[in-house]
Amino acid sequence: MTVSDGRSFIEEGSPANDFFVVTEGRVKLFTLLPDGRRQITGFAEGGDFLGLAASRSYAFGAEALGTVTLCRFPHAGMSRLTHRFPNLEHRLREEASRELILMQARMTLLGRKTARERVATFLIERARLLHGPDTEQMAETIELDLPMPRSDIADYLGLTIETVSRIFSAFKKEGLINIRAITHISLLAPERISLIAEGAE
Amino acid sequence: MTVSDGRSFIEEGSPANDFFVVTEGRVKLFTLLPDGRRQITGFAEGGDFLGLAASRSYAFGAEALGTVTLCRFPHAGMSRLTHRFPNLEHRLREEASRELILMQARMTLLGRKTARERVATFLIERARLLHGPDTEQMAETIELDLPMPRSDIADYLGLTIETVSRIFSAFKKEGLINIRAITHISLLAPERISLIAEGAE
DNA sequence: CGGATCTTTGATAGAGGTCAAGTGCCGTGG
DNA sequence: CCACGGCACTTGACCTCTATCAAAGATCCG
Repeated sequence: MTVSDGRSFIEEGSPANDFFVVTEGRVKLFTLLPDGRRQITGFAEGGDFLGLAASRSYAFGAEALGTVTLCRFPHAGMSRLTHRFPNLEHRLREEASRELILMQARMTLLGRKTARERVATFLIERARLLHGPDTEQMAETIELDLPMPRSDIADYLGLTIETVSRIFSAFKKEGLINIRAITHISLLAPERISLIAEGAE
Repeated sequence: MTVSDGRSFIEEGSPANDFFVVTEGRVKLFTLLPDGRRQITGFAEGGDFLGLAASRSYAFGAEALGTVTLCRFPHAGMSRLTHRFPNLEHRLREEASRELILMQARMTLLGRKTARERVATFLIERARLLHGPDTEQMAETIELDLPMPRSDIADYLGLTIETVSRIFSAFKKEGLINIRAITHISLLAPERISLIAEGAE
């Protein structure tokens, strides 16, 4: 299954019949308020599961960020699969657990961190996606590619586009980052950004 | 295992050896920032699972809200259990999924809702805990007991104590609720509160 | 009762949102 | 190859909501 840029393939509230695995590309997951306010609850990449939270209807919408390829599994067939591969059930639970831990951190970000801390956290999160969770290499410059527009970053961090933009500019002026292109940012002082992210500066 | 009021029984970051089920009473789960800012990520009640997000160390702290009794299961013994009761694994995943859905809603609350909307959402959430998710009975008055202090409500909603207090007062003045006692609130117009919660007013 | 703690209320300040121009980037077409 | 238009991003001015700081009640418990 292939979905092209900007195309929505899960409608929030629609009946949840399938379960997806992202094979190529990126996806944004979000929930909406009636007046259009949007919270992006996560970005999914190759290998990520989607629709784990199996209920009657989807609790979120999903939209392609660039071109995406997915595997679609009908829920109906899942019970047959888990029966055949008992380990699968365990694997799915692990995946759900991992997601739960991430969400707890994001709740702290949304509920308690300042705008600076949120943006710093976002940058570090992206850096770790590339170079693993190790703190090593944090001393050097890290090149980052942000495939999503500012509006997605804002909705992910619970901020406005303007605030995100202003903070990127501030970080640049402080010598923490370099903005090579709109989608390409260099972290010049990852260690210091990491400190800001934890609320220590 | 019994824990008395205010006692902490899971330390954030400590090695995650056990898995808990709340049998009696209530528990608050939270994460902390280095400077003491706190985000309460959820309240657990009788029947709820704790420590599902099984990783090396606990991603959250837990503290008793009143006296609590718990069952403690060492992780080590879990694999034996799930082997004996294959259904358990499925049950755990369902529980994790349910939690994931709740967390998505909370992320939207923390990232995108106003203070009024957050407090209204909290009240409706509590009401549903008593009377089920049905919208019926929403027409009448609902009596609520809030077992947690304002500081917990504030840290749950990503607000300050003062803001929570002011909004309770405002709701009272608007005839939406009645504050019988600090811990006892009557929802006089559940339907209208529900609308506020969704951002429709 | 009396003191500690929690909650409410008031006054003020500040972080981030809103509104409104720019600015830069990129694709299209002349 | 350059001009133009559109769109995303940035920047600025201003405002609002919520946090902060400070008392003044409530409530609880010895």
